[in-house]
Amino acid sequence: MTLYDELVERGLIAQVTDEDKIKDLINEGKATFYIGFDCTADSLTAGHFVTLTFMKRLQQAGNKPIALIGGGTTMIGDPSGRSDMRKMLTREAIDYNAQCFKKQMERFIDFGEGPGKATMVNNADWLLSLNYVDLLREVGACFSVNNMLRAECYKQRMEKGLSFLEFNYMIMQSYDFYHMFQTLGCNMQFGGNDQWSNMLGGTELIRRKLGKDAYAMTVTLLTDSNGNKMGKTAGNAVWLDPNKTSPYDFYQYWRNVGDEDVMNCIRMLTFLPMEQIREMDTWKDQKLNEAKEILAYELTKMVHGEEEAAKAQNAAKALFGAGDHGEMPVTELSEADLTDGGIDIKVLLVKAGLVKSNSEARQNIAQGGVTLDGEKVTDLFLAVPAEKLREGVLLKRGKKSFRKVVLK
RNA sequence: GGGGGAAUUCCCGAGUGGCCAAAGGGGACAGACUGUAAAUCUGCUGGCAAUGCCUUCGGUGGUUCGAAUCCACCUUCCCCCA
Repeated sequence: MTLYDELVERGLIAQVTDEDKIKDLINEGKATFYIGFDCTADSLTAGHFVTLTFMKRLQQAGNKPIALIGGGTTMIGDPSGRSDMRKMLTREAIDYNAQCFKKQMERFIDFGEGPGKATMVNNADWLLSLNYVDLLREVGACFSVNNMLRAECYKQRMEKGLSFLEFNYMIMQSYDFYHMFQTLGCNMQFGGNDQWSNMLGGTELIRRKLGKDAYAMTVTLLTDSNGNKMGKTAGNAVWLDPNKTSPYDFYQYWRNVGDEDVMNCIRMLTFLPMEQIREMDTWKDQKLNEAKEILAYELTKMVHGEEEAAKAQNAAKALFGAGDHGEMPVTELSEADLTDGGIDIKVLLVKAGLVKSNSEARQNIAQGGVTLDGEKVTDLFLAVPAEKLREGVLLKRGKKSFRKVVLK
């Protein structure tokens, strides 16, 4: 089975500019492809995950990845898929974020010198020094505003308003491709499907300026069965940084995907062999629940390592099934947290990070959603004594949030 | 450059002087049912030492016993004309 066929079977390929050429290119490991990352935060998210694994698949087949950090484009802000303007970031913040990205990417992608090794570049290095008038004459002339306005990525912004700053994003991205095509031999751009029009801008520019062909390929966006982007909980991103989203929470995110979405996630995100996936496709009901466990374990392993994945899985099993509570996330308290030799149950919930405020704690207790060592808490003013805390207690809020709390 | 409109709590959106911590919907969270899924039903959704108090309706001042609501200025956005 060729790489391309596998990518298709996994449902990863959304659009390509020239199927035959690209097939040949990536199957033979002849592609030097780039992917842009706008560093608007200090960590990559689960949303970047499909792209990262796709990169890895291509690299494994001998293709050379270029990870482009959008130090320059982040100064502009991509309007694609957004209804409002991104907030502008300072140069320092962008540089810091770029460093964080690189560290995380190194887990997946093999950086270094030589064929097939990935490199990382920052478009700040060429975009920031561009001269406005020169740029207008050099590439501005190659873009038709009429065409640009028809681009899908600007459509929804035509309602709400689009600043000239953002309108130029497409030109900057196209320029990136044009630049790397010449300097790094980059012959293919790869990215999320929402980038399609920006990417076509690049291939078009290369053809007009240089009379040469370059290719573009997009990866299917990971959406759930309702069409919502995955990788978010309650509007918050699921981060790859363990300090922002703990390995346990990361595990739980995937453990809890819907029935309709599991196999899709497994196909797109894991490196399990296709034979195994085809077999799993026949699973149903209770059995399908096991697929979620596999998905969660596989992904946590990739992002946080085998040890963390095993810990997260054990913790989950201990909580939801039978088992010891050895591997649970622990919150440590000190004497200073106590009042009169004990601690109020609501304060305890807050300190354990299970609720945001005393009010929320109160509500959860009142609704019967809080248990302490397996016993439902009914007293809103329950004081948990120090002796009990010293041995460690298991505090649970709802079905899925829990923490072990120990007094040191 | 001229004219008109808008900014409300996580989001959408009502509210045009006290009855407003602010309708309704969505989302989130909790409970029941389940398979740590979905669907459904119920509850709940600013904070706190909680029948009360404090902070919030773009910003800053002002009018008033009292302002999300009225006035002035500012900021941002939208629409029409140029």
